[in-house]
Amino acid sequence: MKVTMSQIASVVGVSRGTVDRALHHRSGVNPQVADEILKVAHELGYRPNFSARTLSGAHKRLRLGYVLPEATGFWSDVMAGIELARQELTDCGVDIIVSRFVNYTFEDQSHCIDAVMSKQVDGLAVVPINDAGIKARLAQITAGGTPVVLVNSELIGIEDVGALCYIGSDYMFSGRTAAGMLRLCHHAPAIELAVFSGSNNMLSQSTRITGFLQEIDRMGLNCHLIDILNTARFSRKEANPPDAYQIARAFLQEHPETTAVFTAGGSSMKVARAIYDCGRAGEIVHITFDLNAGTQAYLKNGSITVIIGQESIVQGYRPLKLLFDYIVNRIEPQDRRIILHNEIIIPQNAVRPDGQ
Amino acid sequence: MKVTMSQIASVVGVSRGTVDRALHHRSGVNPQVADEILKVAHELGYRPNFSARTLSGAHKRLRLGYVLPEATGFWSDVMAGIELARQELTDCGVDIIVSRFVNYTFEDQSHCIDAVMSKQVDGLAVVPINDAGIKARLAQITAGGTPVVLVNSELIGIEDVGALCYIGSDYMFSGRTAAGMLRLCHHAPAIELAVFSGSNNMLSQSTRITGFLQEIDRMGLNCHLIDILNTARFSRKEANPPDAYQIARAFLQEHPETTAVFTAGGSSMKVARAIYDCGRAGEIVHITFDLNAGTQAYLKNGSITVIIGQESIVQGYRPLKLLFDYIVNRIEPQDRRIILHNEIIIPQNAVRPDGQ
DNA sequence: TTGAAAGCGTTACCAC
DNA sequence: GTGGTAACGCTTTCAA
Repeated sequence: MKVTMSQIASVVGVSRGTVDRALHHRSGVNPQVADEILKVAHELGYRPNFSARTLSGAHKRLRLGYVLPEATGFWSDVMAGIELARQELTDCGVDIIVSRFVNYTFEDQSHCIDAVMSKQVDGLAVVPINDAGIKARLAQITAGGTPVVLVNSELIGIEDVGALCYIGSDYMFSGRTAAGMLRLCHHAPAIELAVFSGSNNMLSQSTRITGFLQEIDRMGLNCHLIDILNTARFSRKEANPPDAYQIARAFLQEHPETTAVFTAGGSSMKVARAIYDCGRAGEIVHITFDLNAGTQAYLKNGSITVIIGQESIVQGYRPLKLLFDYIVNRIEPQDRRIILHNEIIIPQNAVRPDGQ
Repeated sequence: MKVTMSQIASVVGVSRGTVDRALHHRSGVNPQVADEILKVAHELGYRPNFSARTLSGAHKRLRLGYVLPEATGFWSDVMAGIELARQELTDCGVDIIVSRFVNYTFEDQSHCIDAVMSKQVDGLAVVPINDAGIKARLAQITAGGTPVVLVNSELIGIEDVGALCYIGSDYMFSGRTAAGMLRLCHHAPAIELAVFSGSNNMLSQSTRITGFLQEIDRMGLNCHLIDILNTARFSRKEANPPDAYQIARAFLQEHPETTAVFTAGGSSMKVARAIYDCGRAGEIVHITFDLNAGTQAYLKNGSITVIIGQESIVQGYRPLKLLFDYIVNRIEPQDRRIILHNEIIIPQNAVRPDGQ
């Protein structure tokens, strides 16, 4: 049933060492013999035993790095996934080194990447910011033979840096899903829509908005877009810029005709609070992203109608597990783009990772 | 860092064999020594290496059984999960024996259980029907030392049969989630509701209905329940009973005031077709369960508004993986009731396991 | 009651 | 280029 390297060795008439070298396409094997071994392995349907591999490599300490934002909320759940991976992989001799950046700047992120790389990691997971310097740095790392997994944000393309794969949302589909929910949830025939977006991860948010508006158009909804407000647009101009709450509140007071709000990211809790404080909770259809203790509370009080989730825990766990499998077990990722589900969350099915 | 049995052995001053026996609470160890070993293991923070265990036991062939319904649709996806587990576990020396029953009767199911048990399985996953005889049989199996996992249906309680755990939906929450979606999706203030349920798995469906109606009540919706129709209620009385399609179609023609339909299970596709054929697709809010190729098509054409999913693949994969971990790695289930998510599925986020 | 040893499948290293 | 051998951590069997 199960074919081992020894069996292949005895069939071909060589030693296990030779089979091992041939199977891994390592040098120092007679090409003829190598071909024969590969052929026999294929015919016999050889499948490596991962337990044995893991055990065999147990004495070598493998290091994996993960670079992600410092912020809480969504990223805390990602951290929970990282801890899950740590718990599972630590017994296999894996060290996980986490480094978190505060600002979405080249300086901050490259500092984190350097900190992790200086620990000689064998694989790297990173939530990349959209910066040419970062792109170059990651390309250099992959070129140096260290596999890189991009997480959460496709601001930097897989091909650009030779990354192993991307794991995260397809933000176009996130936006479309949000639009689908808007159609279902909006009772009046005519929609008066406001869109809010924040400062971080701009491209992912703008992609969500694109998907959202495209789908509204495709469905032929009777929708009037009042405005798209960037809740961080003033931050670099004024000394004491209004925050998302103030912007949202001012907008809602100025536009009482608003019936729908789409918060593409950033400050959904502040927008929700503004809706609540304007007494429009439960009236305005408010669709936003990422379940956490804060957004859950607003979901319950009606100032958020629907949350679209993106499997936060998985975003922490999967990249590390995938890197481990790739390095130790030589398992290629199933896909270069591993797209996570868009979870639709309403009060009745909201279950937080930490158990409600 | 990582503590091994050898280390414990050398600390206590005994051999690995003794440590092994003590750690597994096996007989033949001086109680004093055993205590000492357990104490040291705890102090050192010993954690067994699962790769080593799996490898060590590789020569023993482990057999796991899975008894589930023959029907297609939902159960095909469960089968896909079983195949996934087979693929992963087959290299660890695990044989998976599947047996599927056609009718939800004691005869059929016990026949399947017997077929599986006659193969000397070391663990059993079963989708139990609600029958005292089955309950007794399962109790007998667990009493005989074979761990049993109940899947999908809590018709038989965990405690009743001493099962390891239950894996599946909490149908009360499924119903509540459906109600939450009804509230969001229903545009007119007054709801004229029809509820359909099928013949299989009656209790899970009636639980969904209970949760659904309870939540409607709790939310204070203005909802009039026209009728609860059992699409199989005539099947034993008449020679040529009307099927779900005919029942639903007749009902909708008789009750054009219907604005919402809740199909708790069984024949959602037939009900959807009736809605479509009555020209009410897109008008009637139709909420039902379980995504598959058929229901997905109706979701797209508007005769189903929302589908509530229950992680079908996981229901196939997880019980087998859990049994393996329990038997080989002695990992206790994290919980005696492993409740899966209620996935809310609309056209925009519908992704089928087999890749859309 | 305990110890010693073989074995699981793979990898890595060192002779030849 | 190749074969032999030790090692990974655990389980099980056989002696003592």
